[in-house]
Amino acid sequence: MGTAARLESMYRSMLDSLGSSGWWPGETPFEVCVGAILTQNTAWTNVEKAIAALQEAECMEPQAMYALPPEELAALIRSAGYFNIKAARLRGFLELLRDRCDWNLAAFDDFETGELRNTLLSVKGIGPETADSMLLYAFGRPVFVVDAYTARMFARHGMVSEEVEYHELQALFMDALDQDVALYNEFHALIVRTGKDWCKKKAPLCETCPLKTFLD
DNA sequence: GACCAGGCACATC
DNA sequence: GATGTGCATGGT
Repeated sequence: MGTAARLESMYRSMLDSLGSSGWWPGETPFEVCVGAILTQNTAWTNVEKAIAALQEAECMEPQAMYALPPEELAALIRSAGYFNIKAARLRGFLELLRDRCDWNLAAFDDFETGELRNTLLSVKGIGPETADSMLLYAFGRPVFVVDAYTARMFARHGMVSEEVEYHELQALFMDALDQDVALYNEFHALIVRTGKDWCKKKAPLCETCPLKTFLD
């Protein structure tokens, strides 16, 4: 089986097992971006509490959040962990919005995808996965998001080495699949959900993983 | 109490 | 260039 057919089969298997994901949970593109920073190496349940606190404080909006003293912002996002670092990262993202789009995320619609990606990556604390999550889930660009689960899962299924780099794994998907926002959205979501539900074990084989059939 | 969670930057060799 | 470490809360 070729890579494309194999990926499509895995996608179908996961979708049939889990159903569609409805990602990204966020009411606005700005909220999606905030969530992307807050969920770095952090369980989403902890991020939800921080998002609720920001909404309660009426600060889930660029200029309102920017008006917060850094220590108050850190206090609001405490439950998401790494709160001092993440407060600084949010601050950097807000400064980008101030300087590059006059607080209006819709102004980024005029940016070509690669240009927007580089713009996001210029913020300290926004790396490849965070930038790509924003591009796909907030800005609707056809960019495949790679994360730790993706590398773990596809290495375990013998499709890449354990040490595969981010851009290599991303290229594996994007070269094989159509540049389809809805497909990339759901596929990444399914990989994360599958990883959570079935593939936490460090053992080379995960007996109950719905993708195990593709090992052969 | 150990381990993990939808990373990233930085120091050191 | 590769490898190690700090950042921190909350659930299992």
